[in-house]
Amino acid sequence: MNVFNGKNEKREKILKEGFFLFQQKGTENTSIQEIVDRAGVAKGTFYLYFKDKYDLQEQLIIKQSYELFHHALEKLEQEKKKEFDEEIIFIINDVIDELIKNQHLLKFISRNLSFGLYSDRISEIIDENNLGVKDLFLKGVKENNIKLENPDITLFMIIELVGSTCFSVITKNKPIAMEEFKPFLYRTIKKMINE
Amino acid sequence: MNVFNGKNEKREKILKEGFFLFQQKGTENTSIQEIVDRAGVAKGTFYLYFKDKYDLQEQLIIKQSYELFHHALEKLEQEKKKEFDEEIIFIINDVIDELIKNQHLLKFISRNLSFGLYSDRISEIIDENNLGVKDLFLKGVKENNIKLENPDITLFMIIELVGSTCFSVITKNKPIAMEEFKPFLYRTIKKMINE
DNA sequence: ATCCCATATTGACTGTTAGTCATTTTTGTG
DNA sequence: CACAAAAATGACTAACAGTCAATATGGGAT
Repeated sequence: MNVFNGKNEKREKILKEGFFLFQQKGTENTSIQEIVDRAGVAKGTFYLYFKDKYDLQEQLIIKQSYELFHHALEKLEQEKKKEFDEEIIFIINDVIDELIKNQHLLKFISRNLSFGLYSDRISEIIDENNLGVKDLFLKGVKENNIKLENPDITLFMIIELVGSTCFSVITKNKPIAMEEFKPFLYRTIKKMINE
Repeated sequence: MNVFNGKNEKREKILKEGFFLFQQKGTENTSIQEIVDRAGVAKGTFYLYFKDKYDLQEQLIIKQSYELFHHALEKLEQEKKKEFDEEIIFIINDVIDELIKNQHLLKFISRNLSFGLYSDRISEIIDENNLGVKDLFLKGVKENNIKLENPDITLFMIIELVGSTCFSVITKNKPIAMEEFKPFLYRTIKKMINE
């Protein structure tokens, strides 16, 4: 009588419907009851996998952010023929393009590209290696003899600049559209790298 | 029998106690009942002045941000003897120092120095003149013959960079303490201004 | 196939909260 | 003082989060 239920199938359904509702109506305007109704599970099931609504949101952000950067790093690997600063900009550009294509995802995670701006828990998990970019950056600085007084701080500033400006530009089209904004952003990043 | 009640006295009390509770326990963990109990007014009174809890939060953010930048601009006026880029950095430095001194205020508004990162409504109100800094910036660019392809975008990037990095640094001490971070930040801003 | 038990799932229940609105109180004005 | 407009009230309703005793499920042993 029962169709096959993969392990964690109900957890996955909650993640899926939570993402749908959060990006559709915002986290504040979504109730747990709504999520479980759409997912076809009981309310209690929600609390087996998530502490509360914001825990679900955090887990979604971490998962989506990781995938976004992971794909960008994979693409870079296939192209490996760039200058150091072009590599960094390649990653940033890929992530931006992906977010423009997928506005649902953008709305959902854009607040968190800028690592400081979300919960301590997300920061802790994401900061560990800045989604894989930190290794690439520090390795590149060494191998290319880039002169930076403090590479960690430079990377930190680049990430914060990209995260906060892109969120503003993409979601509000202010003061400029993204494609026009890119050259300004990338020029600034190059300046920051070539101290 | 009644002590004198200034006009909007109850609204002011709600603002005051709302600020206290929001910075003490966070907006999510504060109920409207708590606010009105502390303020000594009835629940219905809250809804005379505010749409909901987040409306109160927004009004507080706008008020506090405005005061912060207004004071900084006043201080600059009294000193007027600086280079253009030093003026911009003076404003930023004053705001940062004020936030370090007043961590309650910092916790409360730091998410909103970066204009893109809050509600559309706050953005609309604050963006109008970027808290008084926009006029100063554009006037300075003209008068000092600064060569910028697009001054609005440069200002936009500076504000976003300052807002997001300062929030991360001050609240999380990562990856560096604020006083040590300042030179890096100001050097980057100078580079952005002197394209 | 049947029993058994650990594990997953359920949804009715409780306490809390947001937001409403008919009623009451206060204020300003003639 | 009278009286209307404006401000304030708080009991009420509907909706919600989170709990937990009861139930269902799945898979290993016999």
